[in-house]
Parts: sequence; C-alpha cells; structure tokens
Amino acid sequence: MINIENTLLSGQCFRWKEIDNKFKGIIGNKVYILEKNLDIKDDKVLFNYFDCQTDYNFMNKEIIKRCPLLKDTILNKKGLYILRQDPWEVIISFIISQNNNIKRITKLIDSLCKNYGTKIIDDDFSFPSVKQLENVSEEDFRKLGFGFRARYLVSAINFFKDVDMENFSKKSEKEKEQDLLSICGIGNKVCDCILLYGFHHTSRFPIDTHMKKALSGKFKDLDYKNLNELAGLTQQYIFEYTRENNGKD
DNA sequence: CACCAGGCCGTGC
DNA sequence: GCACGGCATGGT
Repeated sequence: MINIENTLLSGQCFRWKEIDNKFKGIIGNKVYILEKNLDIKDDKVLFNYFDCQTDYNFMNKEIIKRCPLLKDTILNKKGLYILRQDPWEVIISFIISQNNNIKRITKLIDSLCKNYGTKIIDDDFSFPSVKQLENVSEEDFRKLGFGFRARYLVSAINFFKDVDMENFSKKSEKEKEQDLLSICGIGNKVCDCILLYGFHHTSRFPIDTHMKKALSGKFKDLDYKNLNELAGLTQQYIFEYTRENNGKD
C-alpha cells in the first residue's frame, strides 16, 4: 500500500508541504490536504496521481533480488510510489532543478506559481500553464532568481507553446526523448526525470551527482542498465539510500 | 575563502 | 566522441 509521506518526500515533486502532520498540495486547480494514512482508493484523481493500480510489492521483491543492498531502504521507505504528475510541471521543475538543491528548487517553483499561476485561494496558486508563461522574458526569470536557467525556461516554453501535450504524450518514448533533448537546457538527466516522473516511463534511470557517486561506490556492482521497468523505482531507492546516509560512503 | 546543490552549454581537441 | 570551464544563487 502507498505511503503518502515516503512518496511525497522522495524528491520527485516539489510542491507538497508538510503542515500539522498532513500534506498540502495542488493537483490541477484543486488544493488537497491529505492525512498521512488516508485511504485514497475512493478518489479517482488521487488514485491516478499516486499510481495506486501498480503492484509495488512485486517490484520491491524483484529489486531486492537484484540489489540486496537496498533491502533496508526499501523496508524503511515502504510505499514509495512513482507519481503520475502533470508533464508540463515536471518539465519546468526539473529544468529548474539542475545544479540546484531541493530547498531552493522548491522556493523558485513557489515563486513561479505565485507570479504567473492562477490564484486558487489565499496563498495557493496553480502551476502556470504554457500560455501563462509564453510572454515571460529571460530577464523576468532572472529577476526572480532563476539565474542561468532563465534562458532554458524560455527555450522550453518556446518549444511547447505550439505543442498539444496530449498529442506529445502519445508519441513514443524515443521520440519524446529526441524532442526533449533538442531543447536548450534539457540534457540526459533532466530528460530522464521528465520521462520518468512526467510520462511514467519507468525504465528511465536518472543519474545525478548523488547517483554518480553511489554507482561508482557502494553500488558499483549493480547492473543498472538492465533493470528494465524496475529502473525508475530502483533509482529512487538508491537516491533515498544516499540521503539516509547523508552522502557518506 | 572554498565547495556543493537531483546539470547543461559552448568550446576545443 | 570526451574533457573542461563557466554559469546564478544560497547554504555550509
């Protein structure tokens, strides 16, 4: 069964906040406040968002077979699922994520929503659509603190302003990859994050600085290129492993 | 002061 | 194809 806390704190999303032992976040144009032990099988939107139809127990067992080192992490982070987030939000979020830390990524995304999204209630804003961002200049983004990523945001917005995301989603994984890599500011790692978190291509295995260290250290014997559909979840657990160990070993 | 953060681009070879 | 420096900003 899903563990909402382990999932929402796993670094795949940046807009859920822990408040009073609950999680507050926005999906589409709706604010959700979720108890940590909420049974979400009754809500269609949440059921899909949290990918509740997938058998993660089976995948966990398979991952432990291939990588026994991850056993404790998998037990600790039981119920960590791969979310089905809005692709556009993931594209922009992971462009912002590069050479950046989670705290500041969160801050910048909040600022993006506040400046260009639609107000829902009080201090809650939707994630800005392509349309809402299409006239924002590089200089505007720089003023908000996006730094060298400002140029990348503009280039992604220019690419997607004439693209229907429904149609784009229907393209093959390879085609999406080619299109995404053609955008200035999207390289292999960000592309893999987009394909995994935004389009649920679970054979993707994003390799960031933490993963690089892990794969050349503790996990150097892992055959990570042959994990197939287990790759995305395995990567998530290794990422958690490195966080648990605070970057050590 | 240095180095790092869920990297990528441009250049040079 | 691969290696390298530069890049905005804030934290340690």
